[in-house]
Amino acid sequence: MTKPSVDIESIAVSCIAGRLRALNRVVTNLYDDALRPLGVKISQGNILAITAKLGTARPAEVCEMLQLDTSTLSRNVERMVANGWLEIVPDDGDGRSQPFRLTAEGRRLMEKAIPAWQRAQTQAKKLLGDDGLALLNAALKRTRATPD
Amino acid sequence: MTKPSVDIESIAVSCIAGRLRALNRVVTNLYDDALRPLGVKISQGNILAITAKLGTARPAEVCEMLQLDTSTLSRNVERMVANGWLEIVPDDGDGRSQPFRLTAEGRRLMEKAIPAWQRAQTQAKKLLGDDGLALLNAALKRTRATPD
DNA sequence: CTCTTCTATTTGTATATGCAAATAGATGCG
DNA sequence: CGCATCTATTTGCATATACAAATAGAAGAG
Repeated sequence: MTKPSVDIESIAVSCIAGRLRALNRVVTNLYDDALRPLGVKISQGNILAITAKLGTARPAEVCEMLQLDTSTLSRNVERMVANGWLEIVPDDGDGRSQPFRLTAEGRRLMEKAIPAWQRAQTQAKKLLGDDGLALLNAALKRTRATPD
Repeated sequence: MTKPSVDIESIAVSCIAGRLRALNRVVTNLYDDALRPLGVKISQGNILAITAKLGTARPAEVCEMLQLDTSTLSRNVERMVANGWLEIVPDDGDGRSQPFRLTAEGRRLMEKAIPAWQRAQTQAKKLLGDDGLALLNAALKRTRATPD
């Protein structure tokens, strides 16, 4: 009885979070290195990209897409507004929401960043492989399907 | 000519870093939620696990395994020593290195944490699938093989 | 209309993360 | 030995991240 559980020494190699987090650091650094000359990191780059796609972005919506805590987004947007890349949209009827959108400068930044982003993207693709990308998508889809 | 490059609106969905980082947040939260009653997060849990495996751990070695910046580890170890989970090993000949090991309390914490860790591990496995895990390993191996 | 409740966001606080620069000890050359 | 250099770690600084609590506005019951 009482299955031996797991033995402590084996966790270091078997922990999924440990490996995923390590890979995440590697890939994040790939993009951050490529983007450094532009003065932006991929964390904010992804917010810019979603904002570009949405036109007018509601915080809750962006958080859902990025699986990001609302308080985290709140601070990031704050910095990005300070940088002149985003602007709060006056009003949309609901006084609680603070929708935001790209400024002209924010859009210019994105356009300038595309070549660097593509270089990092190519490296990341090589690291993960086509099947890696497929799995990434599958896992994320499962994430959103998971009943809370 | 001049390939149309990428159009800005498409980056949000195609960026590998964006998706990997989102997945990383989901999985990290799975473990952090499970471990919360124990007062430890998976970030430190992984350091404990590697230390358990190594016995005496040199910072540089741990950083290599976790793909973690040395300054990040330095601060994390500092907090974990303060928590009583790790202790600096007196000396090993090289005065520059600060090897550390688990304290008895640190080992007790790990043992107590195993069931929670396993619950999170099971959820993560379901999210990634067996092929997801295989790909994760393959990508990480490639990481370390990459010529600097 | 007003009170309760619900929802969207921000604020307080703490950890995690990485770059650049500072330290400090080891190592090799003359 | 003494200096230049290399290596391991820490410190200074800024961003990223999340939980809990605070705000503030919307929405429904009566």
